[in-house]
Amino acid sequence: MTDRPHDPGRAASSAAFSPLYQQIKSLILRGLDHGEWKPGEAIPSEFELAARYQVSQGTVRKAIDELAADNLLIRRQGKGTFVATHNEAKVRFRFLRLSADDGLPAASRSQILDCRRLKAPPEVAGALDMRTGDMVVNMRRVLSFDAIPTILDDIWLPGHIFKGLTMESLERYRGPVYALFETEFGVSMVRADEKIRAVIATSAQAELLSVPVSSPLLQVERISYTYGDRPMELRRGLYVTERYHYRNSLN
Amino acid sequence: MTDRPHDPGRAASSAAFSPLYQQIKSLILRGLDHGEWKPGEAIPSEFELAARYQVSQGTVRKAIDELAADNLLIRRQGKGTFVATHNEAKVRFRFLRLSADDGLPAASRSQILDCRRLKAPPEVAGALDMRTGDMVVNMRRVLSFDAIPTILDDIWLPGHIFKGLTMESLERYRGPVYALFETEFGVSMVRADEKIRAVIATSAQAELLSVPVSSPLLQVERISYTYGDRPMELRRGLYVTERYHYRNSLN
DNA sequence: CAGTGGTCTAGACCACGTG
DNA sequence: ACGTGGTCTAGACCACTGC
Repeated sequence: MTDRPHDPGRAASSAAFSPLYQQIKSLILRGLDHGEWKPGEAIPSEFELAARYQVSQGTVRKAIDELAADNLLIRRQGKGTFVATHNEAKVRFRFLRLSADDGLPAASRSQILDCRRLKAPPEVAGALDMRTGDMVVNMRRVLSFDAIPTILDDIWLPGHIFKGLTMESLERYRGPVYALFETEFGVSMVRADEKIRAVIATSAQAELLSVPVSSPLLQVERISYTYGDRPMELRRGLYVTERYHYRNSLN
Repeated sequence: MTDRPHDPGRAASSAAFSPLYQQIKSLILRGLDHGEWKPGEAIPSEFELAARYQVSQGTVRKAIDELAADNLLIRRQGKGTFVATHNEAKVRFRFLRLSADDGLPAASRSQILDCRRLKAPPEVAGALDMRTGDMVVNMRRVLSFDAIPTILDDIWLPGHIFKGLTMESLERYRGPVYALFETEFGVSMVRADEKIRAVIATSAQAELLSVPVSSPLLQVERISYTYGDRPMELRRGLYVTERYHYRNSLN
């Protein structure tokens, strides 16, 4: 078996030129997608990969550089290169951009409101690349920081992938749900797009978040993607931004 | 004159090891800060810089790679490497993350409300690394998209740097204010941090934005930095998010 | 001490843009 | 045809980690 990538643009000029390291990147990406290396595990060393793919170590290096820049891999000098995971304290806030105004860390607690299986409404189906009526899991929860309700989440997941997800398993699990998705369902969230607006709390929302009706809330609509840009989660969060703010950096 | 960076860690082991390419990066950064190359202009070729700094072209390359990743430089194959600017159509939305829900581009128009020089309130001074009472410029404006008022901006700038900034010069200028800052005052904004909340429109704000009192607004507080992480602008924007949303990508 | 990623170099060749 | 950045290689050496 030869894994060697073919060689466009080296012999004859080609219409679609793709650098070798991009092809290597795709191969590694495929390995990640197929679960060849699990989140938190080390991938083979650069020299091993170079031998496997029949390219120089420098070329593998450049491929890994890009995957590390995308946060799919984590390099650790002297130790190896590891598959990114949501299971580490360091990256707990990779997808949660809410910070306390005073900067102090807070104890967080999650209260699951419900977790049901139902047919996807059109809007949800569209976001998840499914058909209207396909099975989806819908869960809602309230996240509290220092015992103050702060986030009301409404989460939609493809039913055929998140099969055993129940209220009990959610309540049992300690840690971010993205870590649970990884370990229980083999789904790694790799990237997400968000649309943010200011809205007014309905009475139901206000009650769940212990704020006055018509309080302003930050609405964060998120679509999370796994490898290959496949949407795996639609989430609508409502954030109380009295003592917390959504932080962002522009480059 | 020798620009050659010194060489820690090559001869004897050193406490603070800094790779050669990082030192080159700093040297290029200093050149940018000192205005050796202006926004939009090309910097010398990799080989020229390699000769100037007495290192290999590959090392210069790696330094430029990082500066390009930070959006300080823009590489253009076959043409050269250019200093990033806010003056190009392509990057007009680098710092403006508001998008129309329907995705259609809109004609934008800016109405300047006022532009005054006054003594910095404590909060403003703190954000701009100045002393309370130092001179600052304060301008306010309304941005409209397709003739619909959408953003109310309140902008604070260090007075000793933005000397000739007046309401007339602002009104005369076509294009983003960041482009004006570059061309008129030599200040390049390179990075920004934002804190985002949901708030309720005061009657004054509501009137300026033509929305009902107590409408929900997205409050975006931004500190913009020039080279060397020096804060140069404090801006509080209020966004109407009825037909527009703030978009963000998480990695 | 061995193995990993990180740096640096030198040289060959390719793709792109411009004359 | 030339100069720019982009790719690929091979080899030497350094820094960090863990046995």
